Amino acid sequence: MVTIRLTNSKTRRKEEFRPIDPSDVRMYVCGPTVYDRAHLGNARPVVVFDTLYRLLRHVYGPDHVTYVRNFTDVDDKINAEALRRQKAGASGTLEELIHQRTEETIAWYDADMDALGALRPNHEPRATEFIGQMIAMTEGLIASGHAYAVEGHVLFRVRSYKDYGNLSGRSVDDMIAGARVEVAPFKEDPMDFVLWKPSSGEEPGWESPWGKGRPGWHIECSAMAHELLGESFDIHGGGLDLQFPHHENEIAQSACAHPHGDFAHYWLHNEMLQVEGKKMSKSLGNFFTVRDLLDQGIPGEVIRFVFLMTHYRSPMDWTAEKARQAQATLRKFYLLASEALDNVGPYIGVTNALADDLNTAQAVYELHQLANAGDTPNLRASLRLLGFMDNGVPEWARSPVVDLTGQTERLIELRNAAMASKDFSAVDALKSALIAAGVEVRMSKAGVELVPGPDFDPAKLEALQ
RNA sequence: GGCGGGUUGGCGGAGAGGUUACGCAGCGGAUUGCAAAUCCGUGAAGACCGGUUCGAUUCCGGUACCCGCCUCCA
Repeated sequence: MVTIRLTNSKTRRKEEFRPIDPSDVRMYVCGPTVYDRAHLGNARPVVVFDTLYRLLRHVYGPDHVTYVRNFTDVDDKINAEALRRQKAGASGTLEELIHQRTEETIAWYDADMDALGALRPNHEPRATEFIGQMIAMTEGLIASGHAYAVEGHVLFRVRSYKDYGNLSGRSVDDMIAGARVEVAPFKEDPMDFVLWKPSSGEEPGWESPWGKGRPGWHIECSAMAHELLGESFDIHGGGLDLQFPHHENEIAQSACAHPHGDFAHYWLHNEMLQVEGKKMSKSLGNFFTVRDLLDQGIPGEVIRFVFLMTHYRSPMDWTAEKARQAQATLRKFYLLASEALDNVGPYIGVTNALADDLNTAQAVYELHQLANAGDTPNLRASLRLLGFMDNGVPEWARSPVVDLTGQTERLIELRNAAMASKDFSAVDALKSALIAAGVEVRMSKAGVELVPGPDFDPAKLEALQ
């Protein structure tokens, strides 16, 4: 069996992956807060962990991996959007408008991630479906002295968990020294974070022992991971920006609530996506969504391939040039793979590259080797392992089916005449018109061949008739 | 201020203490009426300064610059 090695943020080392139960490998990844379209940065972890999911399915069997990715549908930004709609005259209660907004966003998200070739996780839980578990977990933490209720809030007592800060490599004292956060007066300690907070009049809320309120962000993931994967599971993933405080807090809550479990064994963090060397953000104006790119005609597979070109633990710059290059490369691979026999498994070089801490850049190198060697069956199977061709070769990568025999005959005729007369102007005129229509013109001693290219435009060809 | 990551040829981007990464672009050639496509070949690198070593781009230390987290951002 292939040995998978992963860089574990918990130990800061590349370690051999040993699942708790090879017949049920369990992975949790932090999903989006569903207040708007997913931006391109949101897509990176989706592709990274989809690749890992596919590798795990390949190694342990498709039925022996459980992948959970949540939707955070309790959030101020969601409430704000629902409120805006209500004020703009939308009908329905605020709760209904919130639900409408989150379901709409979830549908967008699923559609956009489908376009990237990401498999749906086995579970996509919504936070609002697990409020009961969150309340129960919070009660347990209070009972065991790890949390306290005050003024409608419940706060986690950070000093009660001695390992707090281990994941992110920070000490509580250092953090307080550098803190720039305003500290709520009711906190016992500035580092304490909220497990439950009260909801004011128009905000959505649930009844709880501490009054009407809603869960804190961190407890959501802890509760859902516990409910769906148990006290101990294998892999917890997410973007590097979530390492602190989100993941640190998740560990603290879960470790204290379930002292017999050890939560996630391997923590994986993907580096950030950048645009022009800077993190994507609305304030910098370098913000765009996956849908924006798809609408511009950049296929989802191309976006996926661009992500795969860079190792997941390196920052990655999105550029138009990369997309162009990725599309050309993918087209070449697809062309070779489309005619290949489907009778082998993925190339061991590709599997090994992925098994080595998800070295997708190395895997791409291996694909080039296969293409150069003409090993199309392995190329095909390897592309599939990497999440391409789930639905065959996409339309954009296929040569359009058009009958060009008329044009071909005409060109041959003109060329033969020109060969005799040495006047090539008529041939060249037809040739440039064909090229302008996106047709590749291949002339040799043997004859003339016309192949519709990527930019083939039937309308321009029509004009030639 | 605290913590973490990075700096590889024109661009993208890996591995490895000594052996061509690779892709794109470029250049040369074959081919072509000219092109395109294809094929063959090819130059070019590892921020800076020290150290360890027979040998470092790869290990160690320092400097510079870049990026991120410390704000319910993937």
